[in-house]
Amino acid sequence: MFASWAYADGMSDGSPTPIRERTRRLAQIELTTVAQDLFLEHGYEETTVDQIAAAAGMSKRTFFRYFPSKDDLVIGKYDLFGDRMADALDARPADEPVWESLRRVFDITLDYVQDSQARARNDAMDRIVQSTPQLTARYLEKLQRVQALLIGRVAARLGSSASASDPRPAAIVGAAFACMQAARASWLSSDQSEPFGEYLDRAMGALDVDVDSERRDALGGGQ
Amino acid sequence: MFASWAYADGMSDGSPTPIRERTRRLAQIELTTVAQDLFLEHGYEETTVDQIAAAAGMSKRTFFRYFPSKDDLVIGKYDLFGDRMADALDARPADEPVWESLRRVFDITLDYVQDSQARARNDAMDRIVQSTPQLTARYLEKLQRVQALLIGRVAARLGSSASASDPRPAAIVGAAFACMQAARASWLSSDQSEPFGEYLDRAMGALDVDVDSERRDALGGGQ
DNA sequence: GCCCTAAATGACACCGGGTGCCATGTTCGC
DNA sequence: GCGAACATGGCACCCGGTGTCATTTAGGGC
Repeated sequence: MFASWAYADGMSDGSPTPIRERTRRLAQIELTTVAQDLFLEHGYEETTVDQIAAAAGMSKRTFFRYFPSKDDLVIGKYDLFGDRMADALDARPADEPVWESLRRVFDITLDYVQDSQARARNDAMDRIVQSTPQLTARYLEKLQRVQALLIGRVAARLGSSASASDPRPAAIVGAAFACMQAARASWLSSDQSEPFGEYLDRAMGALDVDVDSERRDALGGGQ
Repeated sequence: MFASWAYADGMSDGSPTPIRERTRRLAQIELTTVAQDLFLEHGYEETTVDQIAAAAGMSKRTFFRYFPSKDDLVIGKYDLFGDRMADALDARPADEPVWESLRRVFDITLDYVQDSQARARNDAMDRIVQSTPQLTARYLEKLQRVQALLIGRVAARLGSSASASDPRPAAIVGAAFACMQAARASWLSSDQSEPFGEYLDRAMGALDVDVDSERRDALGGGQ
C-alpha cells in the first residue's frame, strides 16, 4: 500500500529539473533498491547502515546525506501521501457526506504502479514494516501527521462550533484511517485474490458518521 | 490519561510479595519520579540516561536493569492497560452493542488516581509524549498492541464469518481508539474544566457501528 | 577545452541509547 | 557465619546519527 516511487519528474514549473537533483534521485532509488534486497534477505534490524552504504558503494556518512535516517529509507515514501490526500479531499464535492469523501480519498492509494513486480516488492516491504515494531511505530506516527492535514478540512465541512475543542473531526478522520489500516492488515494477510478496495469497503461500511449537519447532506436537503 | 502507577501490591496468590521485588518497584518509582522532574525541566530528548541514572544515584548500566529503554520509563505504564481493558470488555453484557461496550471499557481510564497532584504530573507527562515524535510513535505502537487484545473479542461478539479475513473487528476497535485519542487530544489542549468523559462521549457519538448482527442487538430482537 | 566554484564525498571523532561480560559487593536463607 | 543468589558498577563494544574538515568531483561560464 502507499507505493508510488513515482517521483514525478515533470514538475509543474518550467524548470527542466537540475541535473544534480536528478542524479540525487537516482542515488536514492539505487540505495532503496539495494537496501530492500538486504532487508528481505537478512531482515531490517539485522542489516546495518554500513552494510547498505557499502553495498551501494558509498560511505555511511554519505548515506545519511540521502536519507535522514535508516527508517526513512523504508517509510519516507509515505510523506508524499499527506499532500495528495489533502488535495484529493479538496477535490471532492463539498456536499458529499464526509465518510464517503474519505473513502474516495483512499482510492488514490489504489491506482498506483500496476507493474506486478514493483507491487510485490512493495507488499514485501509493507510486511516488513508490519513485522518490525520500530518501523510500525514510525509508520503510525507518520500516518498521524497525514491525518492532521485532513482534520482541519473535515472540521470545515462539519462547520464545527468551536473547532479546537471539538474532538469529532479528529475522531472521524482517525476512524477512517483505522478502517484503512484494518483493511490493509486483512488484505496483506490474505491471498490477495480479492482487490484491496473490497476490504476497504467492508471495513468502512461497518461504521457510519452520525453528525447533525451530516444527515442533512446525506438526505440532500436541509437549511 | 492512563495513569495508575497503582502497581497492585496485593496480588491474587498468597505470596506476600518478595522483599526484593518490592525494593525493585521502589527503585522504579524513584527513577520515574527523578526522570520526570528532569524531563519537565530540560525536555525529554535533552535529558540523557546517564543524567537520570546519576540523579537517582546509580549507573547507566543499572538503569537499564530497571527499564528496557529510556522510552519505557515514560510509556511503560500503558502496558498494564491492555489486560485491564480486555477484562473490562469481558465484563460487559454479551448482548450490549459493541460500540457501547467499548465506550464503557474506556471508563477504566477515568477512575484512576484522584490525587490532583499526581494527576497534574500525569497530564504533564502526556503532553510530553504528545510533543515528542519518538514517544508518540512508541505510544501509538503500544496502543496498537492493546487494540490487538480486543479485536478477537469483538470478532467473537459479531460472530464474524471468516474471522481472519474480516477487517471489521479491527476497524471497529481502531475507530474506538481513534475516538479516544481525539478526545484525549482535545481535552489535553483544553482548560480541563469539562470532564474527559464528555469529550469521549462527543467523539464516540460522532460515529455509529453498522453491522447486521449489531442492529438486532440494539433493537433487542432478532433470530 | 580551461578554470573557478560549488557541491559531493570520505574519513574521523564524537554523542547517546543499548548490551554482553565480568568482577565486586550485598543480602537472603540456613 | 557461610554459601548462593542477586544487585551493582565498570568496561568495552555495537549501532544509529551528527559535526567538521580536507579532498575530490563535476558543472557552468568563458
